[in-house]
Amino acid sequence: KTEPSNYVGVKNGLNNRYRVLDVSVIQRNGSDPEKHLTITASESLENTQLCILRNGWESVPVVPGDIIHLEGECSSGTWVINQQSGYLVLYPDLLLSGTTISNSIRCMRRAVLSERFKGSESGSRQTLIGTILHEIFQQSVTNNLAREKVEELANKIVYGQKYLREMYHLNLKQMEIMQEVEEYLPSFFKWAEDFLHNPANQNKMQLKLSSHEKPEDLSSKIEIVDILDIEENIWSPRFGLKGKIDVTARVKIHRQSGVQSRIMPLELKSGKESNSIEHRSQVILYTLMNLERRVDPEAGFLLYLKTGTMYPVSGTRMDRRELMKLRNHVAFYLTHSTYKSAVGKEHSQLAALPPVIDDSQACKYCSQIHNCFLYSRAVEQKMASVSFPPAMVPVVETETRHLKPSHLEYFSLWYLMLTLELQSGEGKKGYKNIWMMPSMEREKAGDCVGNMIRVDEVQEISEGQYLHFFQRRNGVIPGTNLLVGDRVVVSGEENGLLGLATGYVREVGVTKVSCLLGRNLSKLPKNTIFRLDHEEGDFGIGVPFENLSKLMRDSQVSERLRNLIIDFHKPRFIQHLSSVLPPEAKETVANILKGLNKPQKQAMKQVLLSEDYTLIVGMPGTGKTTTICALVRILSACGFSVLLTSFTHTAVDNILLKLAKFKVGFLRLGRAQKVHPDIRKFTEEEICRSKSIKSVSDLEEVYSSQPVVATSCMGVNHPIFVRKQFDFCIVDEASQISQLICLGPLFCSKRFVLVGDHQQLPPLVLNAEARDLGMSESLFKRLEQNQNAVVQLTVQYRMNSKIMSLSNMLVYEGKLECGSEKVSNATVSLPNLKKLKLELADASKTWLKEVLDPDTPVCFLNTEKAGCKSSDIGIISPYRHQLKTITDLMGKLKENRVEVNTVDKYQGRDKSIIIVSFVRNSNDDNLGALLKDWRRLNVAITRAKHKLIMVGCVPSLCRYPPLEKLLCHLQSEAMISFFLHAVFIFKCNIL
DNA sequence: TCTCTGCCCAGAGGA
Repeated sequence: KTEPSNYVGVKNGLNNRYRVLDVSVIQRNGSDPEKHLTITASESLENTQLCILRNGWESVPVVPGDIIHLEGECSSGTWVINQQSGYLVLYPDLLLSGTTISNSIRCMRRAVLSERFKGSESGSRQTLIGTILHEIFQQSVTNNLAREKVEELANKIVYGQKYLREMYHLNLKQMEIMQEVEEYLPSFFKWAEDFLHNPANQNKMQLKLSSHEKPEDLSSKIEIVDILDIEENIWSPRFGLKGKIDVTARVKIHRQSGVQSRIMPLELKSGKESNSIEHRSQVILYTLMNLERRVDPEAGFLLYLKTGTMYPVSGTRMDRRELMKLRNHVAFYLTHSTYKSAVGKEHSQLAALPPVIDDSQACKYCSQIHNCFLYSRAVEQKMASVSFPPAMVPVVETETRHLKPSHLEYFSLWYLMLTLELQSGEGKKGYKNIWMMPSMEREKAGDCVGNMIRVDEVQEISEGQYLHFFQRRNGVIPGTNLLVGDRVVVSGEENGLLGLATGYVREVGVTKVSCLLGRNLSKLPKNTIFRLDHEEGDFGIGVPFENLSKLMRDSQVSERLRNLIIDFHKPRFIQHLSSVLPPEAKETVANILKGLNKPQKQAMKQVLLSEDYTLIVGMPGTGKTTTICALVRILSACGFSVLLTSFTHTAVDNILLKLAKFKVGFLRLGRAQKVHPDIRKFTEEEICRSKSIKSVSDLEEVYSSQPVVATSCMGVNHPIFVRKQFDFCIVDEASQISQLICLGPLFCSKRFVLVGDHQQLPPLVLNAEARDLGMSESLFKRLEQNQNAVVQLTVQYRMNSKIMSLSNMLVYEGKLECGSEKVSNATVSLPNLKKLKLELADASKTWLKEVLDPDTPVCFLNTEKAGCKSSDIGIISPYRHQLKTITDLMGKLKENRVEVNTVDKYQGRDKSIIIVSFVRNSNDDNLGALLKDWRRLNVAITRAKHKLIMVGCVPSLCRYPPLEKLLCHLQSEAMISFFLHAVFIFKCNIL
């Protein structure tokens, strides 16, 4: 099957989804062109309907295979979308924000680029003041607009904790901010007088609501009678829109003919009173989104906070239509960002972006200019079809002059791979299941809990964090993947209440779930039924795009990294330790070195001598954590600042837990929710709370208090890194991190150390084409070709010699050695073994016999009687389904603490006894990819310290080259017997 | 052919 990766199930009804089967352009003499679409809402592609696009709608760039949503009327199998009625929404499940669309009015290229490069706009003084003013106004208008209350609130917010980070980032003082904020406040009160409760009489405006109004009725007096919501979050899968509405208000419109009441959107602006088309468009889009939740407001308001002036904005059919066409265009570019060339049908290529506009004035202030020129130079210049404003050609040339052809190639290759990966991710996850799938159905996959009502009071834990309690309406919550700490989206079960709030899972009980949400939902009707969906957005892909862009910048840091990473410049080392080792640190360093083995000491030395980077190969069980910990201690003893990172929070905390035992202070960045409880006291969040940090200078002190800062690779967007450069950056698990993600922390330091083992599992890449193009090559792997930068940790303390020998034979060419005699000879301690052996000898049916008996299709090797702790046993399999079967069977055992998990999840861990279930038992040609990867096998066989038991069908497994090698070795070593150190059990049809 | 982690986010203004 060759379904497009963004395949969505088609369906009828309110959220209808049609697949376009055919597109034809009809041009009759003398009449306007039309586009006729053959569409279907059935999976079998039968029951086609016709959709006719007229009056400009024919320009929608729809192609066969696209998914569309239709609004309007369908009579006898034909939809007509024209000037008066109907909308065509292209890729409706791609929700675009109001600002994205209004930004695209001036330059669609910029709108598309900002969807990819989200962090490029780094914020400014004005945006921060705008955000703060929004909050002051929103809170005042809901609670109290009395002068002294507003002043008090403004003080609380400006001198509070919430915006300190951004102030630090922009190097602003709270005083300056407060001064500027105060200038706005009188306008707040003027606005209140004009529009709130008994509004002043001079408030008269021309407000058009529907096309049938009498001219004398346009003149209206506006009265805001109630504030229903602030920052209301709306997802509209009907129009393919999303957005947050500043203020949702009940408005009374006083007119000659009488009074009308409406619920309308109010958009706040703190900048210049422009009443611009962009601002107005935003309001019009909000009126459309409002249709998801209430009757058509037909209009909204634009309120300029500087003056208190409020403009009416009508959502006329014409404006809505044009904005939806614009949305479709942006959606088209985002969806069709790659194409398969006609010749080599298998190869994807990057498509052109929307054209560069010919407006040097607008480009001058554009935040995406760098990415715009980069894409043009690296990707589009090779395309014959892309026409380019001649005036811009030399500008692009100049702006990208610092890049060599190799850099441009790297950019376009990685841009392509990231785009492909993004498409795969969207197809698999995506938010769309929240509205396209009933909760009942989604519960089966475990990604959702539906049929919940809110119980108990909502508790405000801290600013903007509300603890909610949900209870299953009847019965218990079915098996769910939802775990404590996961991100969730809370929606109403009924249509239109999508995406009410997002937050984190606090606790999961049998019938109850508690969540920490960003919004207080207590205002919703008591009987609202909720669903909680596991949030699986595409957030992560923004980081590598951003890092790719950063790597191409015209800056010293970027140039250095380009030289090292793209052009493979040789890493440099200095000759003598004396120049880096301060005399006063010598004793401390010597003491730390005492606890290390030879290769570990060598690694320390290499890092200290490095001027660019060092790669530490940490083979299984060689004490990577100990090594990193020692490294951090030595570096900080020498007076260096260190940035410590890894891909996962768990891995970062693993090192920190060890580091905390020594006298090395550190600052842990990242959400406290995600941090190990014992490390939480070192997080920014906790420190700021306990020290009640309330000023920028206090915060500065916290940030500069520790020479060691630890965070995940994705967390390097923190403002601290804008102003601080580290001497060394250490990246753990580096062989498992995608190249561009690994790059993030490297921008923040002078030198770096990557720790990993490329013989273990590589970074995960979903898209096969991206993988073939080289996307799973980690930075660690890429740089490993510079052997002079590599040190290997070969002395291991995990496996006994027999277990170690397997992996030595398979991948490490005999380099691995045991750390001591004790390690080498260690065996599992089974206190009751003697007794068991007697029992086994007695009984005619020994348990081993049972295992081998063909009449026992399912069995478990029960070591319970032998007396080791169940927590010392781990069961590993490449396949989730297998694990589920095993877990279900083991659920019946009491006192069961055996850990069952995938090979992938077991990487970095060990157990005394490991049982590997290989599952595969078939003679067909579907071999599957998982077992072909010798790195996965290497991980699987290097987890056990004392005993490794493998279960599988030998003839089947022999067809996998890595396993074949292993099995031959096992056979030759006669490792096929009971209670040897490594056992292989011949068994077909097992489990 | 079935392996899965990371992130707050849409909008804060500027011309």
